[in-house]
Amino acid sequence: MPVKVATWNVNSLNVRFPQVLEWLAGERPDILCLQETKLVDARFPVAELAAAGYQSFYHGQPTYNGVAILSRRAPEAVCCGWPDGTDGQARLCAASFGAVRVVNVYVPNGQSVDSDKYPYKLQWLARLRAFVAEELRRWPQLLLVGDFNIAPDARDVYDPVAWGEGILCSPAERAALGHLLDLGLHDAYRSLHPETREWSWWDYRAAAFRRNQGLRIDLILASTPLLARAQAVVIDGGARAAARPSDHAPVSITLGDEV
DNA sequence: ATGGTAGGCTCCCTA
Repeated sequence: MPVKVATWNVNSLNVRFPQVLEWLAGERPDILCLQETKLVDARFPVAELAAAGYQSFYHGQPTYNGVAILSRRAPEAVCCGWPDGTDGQARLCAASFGAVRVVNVYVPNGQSVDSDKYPYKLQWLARLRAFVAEELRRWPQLLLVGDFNIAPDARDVYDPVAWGEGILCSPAERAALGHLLDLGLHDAYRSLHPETREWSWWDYRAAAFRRNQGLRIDLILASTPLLARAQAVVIDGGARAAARPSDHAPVSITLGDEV
């Protein structure tokens, strides 16, 4: 049976919960990774998701950030945050489903290249690389998914000249993404669609969605054995057109059976 | 004209 894995920055699971339930019912993914749940763990809607057929693994905090993995089957070998527990921001969690490892990230936005949040973003990406290198050692079949807050290259930006080398597009961020890919990961959407220009995020401001001014910053990075199984990678822009939408669209990958 | 909107332990901060 093919396996469908999705990622979605929901910008508050509390507000977006009806849309998440509707999307799960319509798309029926095996696994859905969420970012920006903005929920403390005590308020995670475990029972409602169980009624919809999904188990919940979640790592939240008040007000900001928050990641979760919803899955039809039980997650194994779960972990959240850095192994040494030093980062106070809830941006990372991982779980295994048989041989497939799923690492879910909400990469810091960085705000602007001259913000103090920018070096924090670069440092966070360097730590992520070290973490994923260890994960790959144990689980060669790995998906690194989430909101990367990095547009990989000019094809992923509606107006690459206007965005220039600003936040989400700066050379250091793109180099950090390149260092992740150097571990043996592949941008699954771009591997299957070499030239297509599609976006996964549109700013709430300036009527960006109506004008289709977006960036592709929500990514699924697949290790080589999983890329070989990739049958489809879909960005569901329809979800962004819904009433009271998240500013991000869900992205999903369908993996065929192992040969 | 450096704008605009959305969310949250909301009167500021993050995105």
